Amino acid sequence: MSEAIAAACHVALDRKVRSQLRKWPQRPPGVMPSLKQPGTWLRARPGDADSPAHPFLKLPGTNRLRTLPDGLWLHFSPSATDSYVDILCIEACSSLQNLLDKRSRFAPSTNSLLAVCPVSWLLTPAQANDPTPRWRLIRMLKEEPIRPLTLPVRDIRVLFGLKSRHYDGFARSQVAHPHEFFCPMEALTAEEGYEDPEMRALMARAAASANFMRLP
DNA sequence: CATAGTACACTCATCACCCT
DNA sequence: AGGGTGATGAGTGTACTATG
Repeated sequence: MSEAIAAACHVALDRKVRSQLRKWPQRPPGVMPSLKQPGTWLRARPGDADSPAHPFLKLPGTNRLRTLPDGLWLHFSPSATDSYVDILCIEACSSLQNLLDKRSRFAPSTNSLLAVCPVSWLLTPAQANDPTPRWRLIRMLKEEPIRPLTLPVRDIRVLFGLKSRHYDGFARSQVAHPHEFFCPMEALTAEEGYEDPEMRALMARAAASANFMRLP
């Protein structure tokens, strides 16, 4: 019985994180426009229930082992001749196994990670009050797409949400990689968590321009 | 174009070992 | 001795594919 309750809690926690992230803006909170990222930010995950196909991450040449993050933001480059995306992922890890799995998926590597945007996602509007389809917001596309848009990933930043017990232990003894950021799970399940100053500051440090003393 | 089937990603459950 | 950690195997919901 207690196992069933624990399982229900995990499901509820995951669902709660996604339902909150669904309210987050199209641009990651705290991330400001910059010389490093002059293109368009769009929230790719979690998506609305009525649009089934959402962007995902994959490796070239395979349609298996795709990565479907809990939260995924895409920054599209403005140029049609130099197209790429920067990605910001949020992973809610309710177990240590989950953390290890997700951490390894986003580990730095020399092969090419790809972000795939389904056609149906590109054709639908990003916001309910604006009928503009997403592909028109992405300046690299000049015509309505008829096939999925597959882009190389230039930069990866990941925010891991950990349960407080895991977070405390991890924060005390572990060293994060430069692209890794960590927060307690409560920061992801909170109402209007994207307005939290600490969260905005954390995301600002995750921006691609944060590593430079000054930008021209 | 709609429906059913299939493959897969994600999560959960259980067991063994190690450190405190 | 107990709690925590690490490893392995199974279940479930979702998304894609094939067929009519």
